[in-house]
Amino acid sequence: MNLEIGPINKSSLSKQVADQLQEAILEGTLKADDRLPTEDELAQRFQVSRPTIREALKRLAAKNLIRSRRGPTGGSFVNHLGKNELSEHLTTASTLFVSMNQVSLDEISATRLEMESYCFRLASQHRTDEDVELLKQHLTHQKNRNISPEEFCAADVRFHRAIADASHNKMLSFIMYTLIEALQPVSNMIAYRFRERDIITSQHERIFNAIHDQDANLACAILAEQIDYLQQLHEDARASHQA
Amino acid sequence: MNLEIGPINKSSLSKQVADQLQEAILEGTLKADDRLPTEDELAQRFQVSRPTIREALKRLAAKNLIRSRRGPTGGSFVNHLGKNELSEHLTTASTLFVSMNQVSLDEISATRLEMESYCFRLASQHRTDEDVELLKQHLTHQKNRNISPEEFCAADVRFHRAIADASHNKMLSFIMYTLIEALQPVSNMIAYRFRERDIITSQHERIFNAIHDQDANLACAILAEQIDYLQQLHEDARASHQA
DNA sequence: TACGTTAATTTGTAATACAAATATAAAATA
DNA sequence: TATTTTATATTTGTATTACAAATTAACGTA
Repeated sequence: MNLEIGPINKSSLSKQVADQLQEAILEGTLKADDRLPTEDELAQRFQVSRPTIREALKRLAAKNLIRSRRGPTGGSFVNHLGKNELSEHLTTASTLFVSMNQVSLDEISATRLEMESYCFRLASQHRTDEDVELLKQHLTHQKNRNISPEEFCAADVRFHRAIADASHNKMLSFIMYTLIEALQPVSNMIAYRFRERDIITSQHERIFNAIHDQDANLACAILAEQIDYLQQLHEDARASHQA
Repeated sequence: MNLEIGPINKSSLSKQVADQLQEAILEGTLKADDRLPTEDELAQRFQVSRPTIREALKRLAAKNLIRSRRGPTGGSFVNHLGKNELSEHLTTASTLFVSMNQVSLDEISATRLEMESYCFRLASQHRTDEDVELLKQHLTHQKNRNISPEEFCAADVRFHRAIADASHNKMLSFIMYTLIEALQPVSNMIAYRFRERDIITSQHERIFNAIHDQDANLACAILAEQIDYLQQLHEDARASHQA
């Protein structure tokens, strides 16, 4: 005779606590930089033990919703979640998706061509002087042959993100961050040779000039060229890998 | 005299453990449905206590990377992360971003028009009979006036996702899921009135027919119409809210 | 006033015990 | 013998307690 009536608490306590706190953050009851009660207080309020509270907090920390500090002024604080703060999410989600779902380079390339072209059109229209300046800086850094492959990739990401930001459409920019992350494996491929690096950066320079001159069509054409080039490289690598 | 040399372990133990396990999952050492060692074993291997291991596991659970079950055959198992499994991430990330960064409806609408139009073009080309059948089901369900507002929204999400999937570009589909989530507030707005619901569903029906007939241009035109309509509704709501 | 020391607060980690769920094997019953 | 029930072992879930580490604030001293 199972007479349990009402909503049965099937999930674990730590998850229930985490969900309630997340709800509070989402609906604005807990605002950015607000300090949560101490773990002991939370334990009392929710009527659970401190380890349970901690597991709940770690769940939120994994989602980058909160941060923790020790000491008298310490505690758990709500994070302000902008594009950059949320990007870690997207990074892992995007990377996982690409690596676990056999997404072909063709699919990624086609999506990129479509979306980044749209960015170029918007960026050509709406770019400010600050946008141009920022792009210039990233480009200059990427041109430097002394930086490591990892740093080259990071600079590449920054360049593409800056273009997305230059569209001045926050939603588009946010989504582009996901896509840019998916392209990292390809970027990794070319980061180790100066020849390929130079070709990419020179293409970036031409794209930069086109956007600076507000010539979206030209920028898109160069993008198509770059994507073709990357796919060719990928094809070659695959061929030589078989041999 | 702080002589600590080498990479300093700044982050907490539970985070370090979580990162190592995540790395193993990401690089394929731990594959989908693999069972992790028991918490006691993990505690011994990492030379930390069981609560620490548990905090690490909860971090991964929050990211939906693992699931846990009790009992003899229980333990923690690696999740297979497809679009649907990762969607919870995107849901929260996207919802948070929209709610915390003052993304305007204009920005969302413009992005949606561009990207969903691309989906329509691809879907018109590549749709299979199964795609059509699935869309038909979702549409039929959404037309039913007896379903609750919540169920209406859910059906709306399914319909748009199905169209994205019909593009047969997994990368695009994945990204679209993020965007569809961002549209939920708007969808919520219209879910409570039959008049608005009927208008939306009739537009969906026309879009469905257009894709069925492989007429991408028509589908895109109806989409533009729908987006205009939603923006108009939003504008009206804002105006009456001021008064 | 300036500076070092101490104390208080809060998270981080550990150890241990027990509860709850669940599958497997054993035992009792028809 | 077949089937159901019962015990039992395993593993996660939760609670309790204690202490370590970090960090700030207050205090005392030169």
